[in-house]
Amino acid sequence: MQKVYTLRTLPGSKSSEIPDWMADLNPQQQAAVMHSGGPSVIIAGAGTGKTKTLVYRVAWLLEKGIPVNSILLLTFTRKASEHMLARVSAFNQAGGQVTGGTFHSFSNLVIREFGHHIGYGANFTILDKGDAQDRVDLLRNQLLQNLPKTRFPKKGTLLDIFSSHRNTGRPIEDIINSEYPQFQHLLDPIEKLFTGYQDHKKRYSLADYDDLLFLCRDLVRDHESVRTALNKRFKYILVDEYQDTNPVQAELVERIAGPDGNLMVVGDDAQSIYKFRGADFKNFLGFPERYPNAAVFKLEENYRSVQPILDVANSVMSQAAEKFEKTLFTKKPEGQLPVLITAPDENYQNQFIISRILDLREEGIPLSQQAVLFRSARNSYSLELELNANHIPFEKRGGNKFAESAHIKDMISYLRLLMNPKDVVSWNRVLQMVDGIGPKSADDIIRMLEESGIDNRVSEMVSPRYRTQLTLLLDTLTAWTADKEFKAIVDELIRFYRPVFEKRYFEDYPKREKDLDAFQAVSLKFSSIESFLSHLALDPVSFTQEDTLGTHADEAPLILSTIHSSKGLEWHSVFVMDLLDGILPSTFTLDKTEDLDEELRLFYVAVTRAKENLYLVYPGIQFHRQFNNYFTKPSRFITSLPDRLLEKWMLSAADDASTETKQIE
DNA sequence: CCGTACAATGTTTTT
DNA sequence: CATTGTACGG
Repeated sequence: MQKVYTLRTLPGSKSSEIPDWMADLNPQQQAAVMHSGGPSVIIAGAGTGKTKTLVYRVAWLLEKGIPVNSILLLTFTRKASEHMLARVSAFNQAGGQVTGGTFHSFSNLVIREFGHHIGYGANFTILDKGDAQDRVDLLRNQLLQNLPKTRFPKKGTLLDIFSSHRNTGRPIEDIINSEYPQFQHLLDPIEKLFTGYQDHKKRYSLADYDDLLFLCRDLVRDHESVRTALNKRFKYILVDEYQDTNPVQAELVERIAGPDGNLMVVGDDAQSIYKFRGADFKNFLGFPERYPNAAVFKLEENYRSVQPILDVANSVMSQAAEKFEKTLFTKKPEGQLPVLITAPDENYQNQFIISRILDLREEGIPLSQQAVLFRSARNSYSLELELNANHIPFEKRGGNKFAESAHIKDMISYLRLLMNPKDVVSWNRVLQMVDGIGPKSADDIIRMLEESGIDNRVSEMVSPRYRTQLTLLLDTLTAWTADKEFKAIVDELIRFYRPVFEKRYFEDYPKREKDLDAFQAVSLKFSSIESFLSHLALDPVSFTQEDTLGTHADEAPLILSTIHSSKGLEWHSVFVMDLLDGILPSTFTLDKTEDLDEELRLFYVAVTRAKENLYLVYPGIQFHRQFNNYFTKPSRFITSLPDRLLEKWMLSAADDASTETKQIE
């Protein structure tokens, strides 16, 4: 059954004098920009100038004489944050100094400053997903020696359970019963492991992504001095993509703003796609209930897409079981009908996308104004191979992060030890890189080091097989600790690591080699280990982009992206690929209406990224390993669209786009 | 106990 | 397909 809600819009503050530079805003945008103070919410559909409104808002505050350092601009993803800050500073020079970033990076700074109240020094270590998994694995082996490994959930699964528990507040038992019933009998050890993991992080000054938010929330909630300090510091708080904040993030900003604070939140319930992280789009629309005096602004005029694309978007959303009433419209009525392409198989799908992209480039649409979007990072693997074969430069967003690759983690481990010599997992990694040291010896050595710190006397108590090498390692680390010059340390680190690297990744080290240079290149931008490591954990995208890929490319690259990572961005032409039932919507969501709705919103996000051209593509058949069968059905989200909204192209096996494929076979 | 070679296994999305 | 578990020789 469909549930449709309507929302009442309260008038914002009226102002008679509208500055000239705001002439290109519509009345609703102007009202939001010039909102006098107190809580407010902007409900902004896709492409309705949400970012622009926020940027102008900052400019307006500055013009009114609000000090730039009392403005806080929070976003949910790194890309959105970069994008927004760049626009703010392009608009107003002083705007570059606005405090801004993701919730996680902001929390990081707060904890570094005030963490001593809760036992976190300024030099605590941030754990990315892989690090956190290593910790859980280590503890699993320590705490649960009597349990058979094979029947026990893997580290990744464990961490997912923990994270879900913390972000949604659901008890671990509930999560296991509903999503992992095969582990029901292991509830006790899993809960024990969770407690062990929490203790471990506290003891060794570690914080995973969830901790950043929780620790910061705790500081603001439980320590009046911290709360007061932040209340005084940030007088105007703006939050973008608010529909994706989870309860902890919401509590955090609301506490910093205070009950009557100037908190402005912006979002779009239709683009809520982070339920798995505890976000609920209904919280966003509940904002006016929590703040009865909040002003509500609603933006519905779309400036991005041509009407035929919006027709598809509106029709997509109309399929949602639960939604708020909203219809996007535009004054850009002209435009191509979006195209639905049925390709015989995956190869034809790739060939079609590539030849179409090249055609568009011929017509004058640069590669960087085109994007290929997909549900999950792996959907694009085969397309990436083809793009390489055709020498088309591309940048991929989403999926594996540069800083998560094994060889980069190796180098990070050395640096971590310099910052935090008690870091057991980094010791574990670093020690096992010494020839002849395996899990057991590493464990023994760590026990000894826990008492003595980095001290080469330890080597004397150790097997002669690796004594020399261990001494060298410990001496080197000691020397680096003494040496304050960060740049020199990185230099030496690379020299020290290279032989290990070549042996450890003998199979494919030439391919990984350029990453070592990239690592060094990026490190040059930082003056301390701490800031470098925080950056790597919280901001890995710019890393890949600038330094691994196209610094030397003569053409701005095509964008490949997961739909999740594409939110907030726009391109002239957009391809959405692999639109099959089982991929989008994913098989994991088919039996729950709520989850299915979220997949639908995901499709909506994909569609609304396009300005002029939209191509919806699916292969007629695709092999799926896990289920050992074929997906053959196009996504239910496209088959349910009215015919008149789409042009339909059938690629047949005879089409010339496929000649290359045929030759390979 | 370490390192390697091979088989098995299970795969969303992000900070 | 990449990670994780197992078997075996040094």
